[in-house]
Amino acid sequence: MKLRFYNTLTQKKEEFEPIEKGRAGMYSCGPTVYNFAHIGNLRTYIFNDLLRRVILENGIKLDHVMNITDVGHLTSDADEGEDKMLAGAKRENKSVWEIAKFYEESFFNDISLLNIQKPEILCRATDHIDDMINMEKKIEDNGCAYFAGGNLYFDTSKIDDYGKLARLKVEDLQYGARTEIDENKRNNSDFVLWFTKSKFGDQDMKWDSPWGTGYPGWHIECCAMSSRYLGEQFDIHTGGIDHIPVHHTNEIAQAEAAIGKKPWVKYWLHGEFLVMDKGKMSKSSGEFLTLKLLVDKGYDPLAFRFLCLGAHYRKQLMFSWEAMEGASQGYKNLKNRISELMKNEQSYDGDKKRSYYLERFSGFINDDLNIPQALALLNDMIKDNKLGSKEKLDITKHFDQVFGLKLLEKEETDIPEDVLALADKREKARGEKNYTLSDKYRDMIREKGFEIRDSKDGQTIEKL
RNA sequence: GGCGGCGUAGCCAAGUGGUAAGGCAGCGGUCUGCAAAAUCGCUAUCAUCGGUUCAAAUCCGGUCGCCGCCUCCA
Repeated sequence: MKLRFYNTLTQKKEEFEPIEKGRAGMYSCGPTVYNFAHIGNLRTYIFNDLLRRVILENGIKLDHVMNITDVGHLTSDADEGEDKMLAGAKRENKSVWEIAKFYEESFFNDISLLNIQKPEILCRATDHIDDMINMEKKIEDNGCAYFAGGNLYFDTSKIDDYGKLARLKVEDLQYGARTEIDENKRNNSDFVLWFTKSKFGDQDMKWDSPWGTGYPGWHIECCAMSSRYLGEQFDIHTGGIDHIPVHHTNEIAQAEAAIGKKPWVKYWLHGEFLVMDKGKMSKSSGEFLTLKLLVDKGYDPLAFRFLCLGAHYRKQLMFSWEAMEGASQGYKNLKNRISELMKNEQSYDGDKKRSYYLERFSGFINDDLNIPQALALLNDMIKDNKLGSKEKLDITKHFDQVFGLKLLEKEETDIPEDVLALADKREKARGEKNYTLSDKYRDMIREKGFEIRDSKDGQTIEKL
């Protein structure tokens, strides 16, 4: 099955044909490190990770770049609102640089817990200010920028297909619906390339530029960094669905204005939101769920990954504690079944089922990442009595290179001495058929968070 | 106002023209001293109305409800 993706740009599923055969260049919009990532953000990074793994599964070499946005960005172009980094710094009484470092580390910790592979290249915006300035110079040279009110703006009227990604009809947009309108703009859809006029005079993060001391607009960093690491034109750009109308629209406008070629990026893939019953999760509205909270409630981070794998990346996923509990149980059960297979490895495959499952799997994942169906296939495969446990484990291992659920890993949990002692007593009592006593010990063990499971070969102790 | 999308069992969800995947929960059986774990089996006509078609959850139109975006957002 050929690899196909849904391309936001064409609104169709398309066969993936990289610019260079056998090699893909991919850029993913990363986090702004001014606060913890919430589980909605993390869903998008899980989507990126699945995309990575599916590309690699197809034997394609991958250059994956992700940015870390550590430059403060205002909530609007009109010098209104707060600088997010600065707000974070004030909130925690730290410097903006400390804030960036702290939340960057927190982000890396989260993605590691979720078994998200690190991109080949991770790059910080503040390390690439020169690249941004250079690209902005090109945009200015190509006549697509103007200077007004102390800021350098991008002139969207110079782009005949502005808004093509989101199919924006510029005249129908309601500007100023939620933010102040910037009087310096020639067109409502114009945006800032470089700020010099900021109401934050004591700003730590500022750099010299041909337009004066200041800092870059938001959209330019992705263009500049992707261009540095992947070349002027490349294959795939990903991000959350919210980036389509503004961030990615403006990236395309800038990049194509700077390089003078189209298309800048061939395939655009966007991950849908994780939503709560009251709508999406948002950092600015205060309340949001972090991975740490899930862990504190006793959930395995990979159970959250499992939850995300159960829904297609282009569909909203409804998060609730009930759904989380279901995913947690489902993940535990799945691992239990697999560890059961490991106890008794038998090899047989009468009906060539192995190749059947591998083909079906590749069909699902290559069809625009249909991970939910691939996961259903795994369940079917494990239950298939035409296949030996050895084959099942083999296939599971193969599938798990894409799922990333650590299905074959058994976590080593140390069983405390007192639990071991109780287990011995329980086994002894049970041997003597003193079931009242042995059940009492079993209850005591359960209260300590461990569970006794009996089998032909005697009892085992599992952590609850 | 414009744009994008959704409504499938108690819950999370796949399926987008050929007669409803999978998981969780629940119920019943096997196993077990009893449990647990494992295992087998059972449980929906797809918001609603109308149309197209031999055939629709899937296509078209209406209605109701919901969500996202329109310069902070994953």
